Amino acid sequence: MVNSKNILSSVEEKCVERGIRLTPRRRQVLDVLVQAGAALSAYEIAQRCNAYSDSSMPAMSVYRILDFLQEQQFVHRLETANKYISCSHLSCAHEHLQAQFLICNSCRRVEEIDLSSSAVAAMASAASAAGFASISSQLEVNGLCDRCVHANP
Amino acid sequence: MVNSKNILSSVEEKCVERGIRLTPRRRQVLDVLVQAGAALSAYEIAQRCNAYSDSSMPAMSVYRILDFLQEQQFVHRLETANKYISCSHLSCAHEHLQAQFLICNSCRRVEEIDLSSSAVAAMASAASAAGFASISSQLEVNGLCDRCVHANP
DNA sequence: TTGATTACGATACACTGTATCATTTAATTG
DNA sequence: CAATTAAATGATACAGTGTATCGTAATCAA
Repeated sequence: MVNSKNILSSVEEKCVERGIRLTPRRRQVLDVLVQAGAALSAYEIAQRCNAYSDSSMPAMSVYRILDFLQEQQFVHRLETANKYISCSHLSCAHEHLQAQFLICNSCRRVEEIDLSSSAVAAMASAASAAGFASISSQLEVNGLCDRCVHANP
Repeated sequence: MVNSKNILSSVEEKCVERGIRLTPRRRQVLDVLVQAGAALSAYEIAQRCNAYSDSSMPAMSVYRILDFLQEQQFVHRLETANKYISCSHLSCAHEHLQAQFLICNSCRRVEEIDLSSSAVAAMASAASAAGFASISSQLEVNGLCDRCVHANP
């Protein structure tokens, strides 16, 4: 069980610093993602918000709130999966300009990693050679995690 | 203008070798993609098929045909863009087990590149350290191409 | 030729996301 | 504090992407 209380209060501090509002709705969406500890679709988030609460959380609100949370780098959107996941550095003080994800094609587990700077540089160099000036700070790599490989040899 | 005739006859040979059928419908879809020289959505493909032809190409058929073309590695699906693009090695004799794409976030141009083996190895190593046994043979990297950077400084 | 497999047509529907406008809540200013 | 503005939320509709399913037609193998 994740201690989401500490994480959320850390996020709250950041919001105060930045002069932005972590409203109850936004807090609820972020809490669901932190507690889940996994990537969820927007509609799954809405379902979980509504599961243990009287107030209704329409999917459209989830999308708007996710937009906000992404701008603030509290949440990442996994483009290849159409899902959202809380940043693994919510409690960290320093900035995280890069985000790399490993996504298991079998169990859909997601790990946020820090790719070596040499690997990033190698990709940037290959991109440059192909006529691309810059590459995104977010990288998604699909694969198979150890568990799934051992389970399905 | 792409010489799709040569490319398609090369694909036809491969189909004969593999004992599979390149039906007129499949050929039409692949031709549209080769001629486009860009990534298209399934519905865009259907539109182009119907534009210059009396026969109707429903979107569902496009999806089925794309499944087939992907299995045969004639076409790649860009997960981050929900689009499809013809393999840049259709006329090559040898196998292409890896596919890496650069996608421009501004103009949506797509370049299929061959990433250096060291970069791939670096990523595989980072994945291994994070509990991932293998990584996908396809990698999509978003960024900005030179043209767009120069156009919008 | 017959039977089985493969490909295709057609309809319905689920999921993801956006557009739009009204309403409410919070912050700012006089 | 009241009035104004800005920000956040509710609510409806709809567009785009993709799947499920079932029936029909074409092709292949015996």
